Amino acid sequence: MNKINETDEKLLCPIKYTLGIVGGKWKLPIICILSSGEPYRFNYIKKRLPEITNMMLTQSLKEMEASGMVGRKQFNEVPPHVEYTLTEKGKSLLKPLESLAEWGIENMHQEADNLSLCENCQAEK
Amino acid sequence: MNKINETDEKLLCPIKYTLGIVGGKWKLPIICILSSGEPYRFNYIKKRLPEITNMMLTQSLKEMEASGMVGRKQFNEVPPHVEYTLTEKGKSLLKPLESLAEWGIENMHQEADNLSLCENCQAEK
DNA sequence: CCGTATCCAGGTCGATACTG
DNA sequence: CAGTATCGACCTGGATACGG
Repeated sequence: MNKINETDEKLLCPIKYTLGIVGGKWKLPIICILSSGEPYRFNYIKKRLPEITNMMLTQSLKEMEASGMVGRKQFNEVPPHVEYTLTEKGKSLLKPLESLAEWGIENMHQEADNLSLCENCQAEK
Repeated sequence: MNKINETDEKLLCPIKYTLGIVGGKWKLPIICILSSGEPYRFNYIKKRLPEITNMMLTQSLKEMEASGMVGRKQFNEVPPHVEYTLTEKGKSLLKPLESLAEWGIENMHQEADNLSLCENCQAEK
């Protein structure tokens, strides 16, 4: 028996909490960029996500800061200088995300052309 | 170093594939119900999800059938009798989901009142 | 450089009514 | 019992322009 079976909907809530943390279009890509552990500047992240607007990046980072996933360090210089990093809480989410990725890798290749979903990544067939 | 760091965005795609499978408002609740491994009828699932409409349940089950997560068995009787079960692929997703749940349990209690999110589950404080 | 404000389009989801 | 059809509300995200 598995845990979800044992407690049924009682596990729904933590899963939804977790998925809420990475919800929205841009949080997961940002986490992947920050997963190196290095601090990165606003505009660096923006360059790595060419399609994102300032507004969406600001909003995503702000929400991830609020949920404790991302740390924000502001240097009081001109021009402004702000760095974002994954917090320990943020890093601890990488492991669960990896198990999602492993499942995806094992299952997405079974159907013919799911790889067409991957416009924005370089994963090989 | 972790895998996400090693391959960066290359893991984004499988994660998004996986999250796409359980995306939408109702697929995760349905998976939790079906996680027992038992086959359940349309109206049974509907009773377990009092807020869902026929249309959303039909649509969710259909999409999960298309993605290979759910099996549909139709008995040709009157009145109609249809049973839904998790496929092997569906069951194999439970483990990764459990690791999301574990992370959620460890982290959602840190902030004061995240439990207020749990209107629909009976998780204790 | 790092944001904010405003407005708008598209998609998801729900309400309601109906059917084999 | 197990669906379908139609319509509309809401909400997320994008475009654009501006500010400290």
